[in-house]
Amino acid sequence: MNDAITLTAPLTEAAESDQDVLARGCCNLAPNSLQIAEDDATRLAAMFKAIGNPVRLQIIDMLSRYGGQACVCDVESLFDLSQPTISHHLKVLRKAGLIDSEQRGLWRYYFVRPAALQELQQWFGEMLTVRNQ
Amino acid sequence: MNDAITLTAPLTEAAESDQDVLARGCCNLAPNSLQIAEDDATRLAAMFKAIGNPVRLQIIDMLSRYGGQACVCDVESLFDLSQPTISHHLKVLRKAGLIDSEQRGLWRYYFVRPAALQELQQWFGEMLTVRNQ
DNA sequence: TCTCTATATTGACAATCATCAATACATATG
DNA sequence: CATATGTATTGATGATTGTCAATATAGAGA
Repeated sequence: MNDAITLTAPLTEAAESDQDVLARGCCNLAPNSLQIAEDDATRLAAMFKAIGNPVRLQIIDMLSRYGGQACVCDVESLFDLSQPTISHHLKVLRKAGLIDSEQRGLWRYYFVRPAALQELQQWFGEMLTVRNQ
Repeated sequence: MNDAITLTAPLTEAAESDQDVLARGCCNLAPNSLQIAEDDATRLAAMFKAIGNPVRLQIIDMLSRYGGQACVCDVESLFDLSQPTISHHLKVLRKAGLIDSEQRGLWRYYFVRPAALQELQQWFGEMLTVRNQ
């Protein structure tokens, strides 16, 4: 699969011929090609990993539309999963810093932490703008 | 951890008292609270999952700065991992649609697919704007 | 205090993942 | 064709994950 190689982004040196490439050789890595700190990479990856599950992604989607008044049984009603499993996914999202919760009477209400979503959105912004250098 | 619950977003009904909440009860879920299709959720989650690993996140970071001229040995030189492991991570990213590659002589060059990053960035945009409704 | 309800935790299990060593494949060159 | 080099695949292994049933915890009310 994916046989048809279509460049969605122009290569840096599109004019560079194959011969040039071969002459230049490989592995001439520019300095500081890894600009993101390992700590940041780990922290961001943990957040992405939390979203990287269909159920949890849908929970984020649902919570973001629900603006902070969703209890566990609300979330539960959307999926064909047991209550402990929903509780588990909520915990994963909370530990990643993507959501938070608040107790109200007998129920615990969950809500998205916009700051976390913004940070991730911003990361894509960097990836899309800081190209070549 | 995370004991101090700080609301970064106001709850929808901030004025709603605890008594109101208790009176209203729970699980009065608004219709179509799950607006994202399951297929989309699965596809997007797969992309996030691919980024949800520190090594792969750093590969994306590195490739986005490198604009399309990074071969496997370039990537390899940034990590203390074996060549097969790097190859594996590149494959995961490629299967998720986040990167693509092109053979040039003896080397295979990898590059980011900006359209994929844009789609994910846009998803965060939706999550941050489509609140409450 | 006892009961009821909402949510969290524990423990178990199959499935997936990250990693490496060994090997295979592909491209260029002599 | 033979050899060398860059990359991909295979197979194995320990670690992590998603899920559920069972159980525990916590708040509200009788």
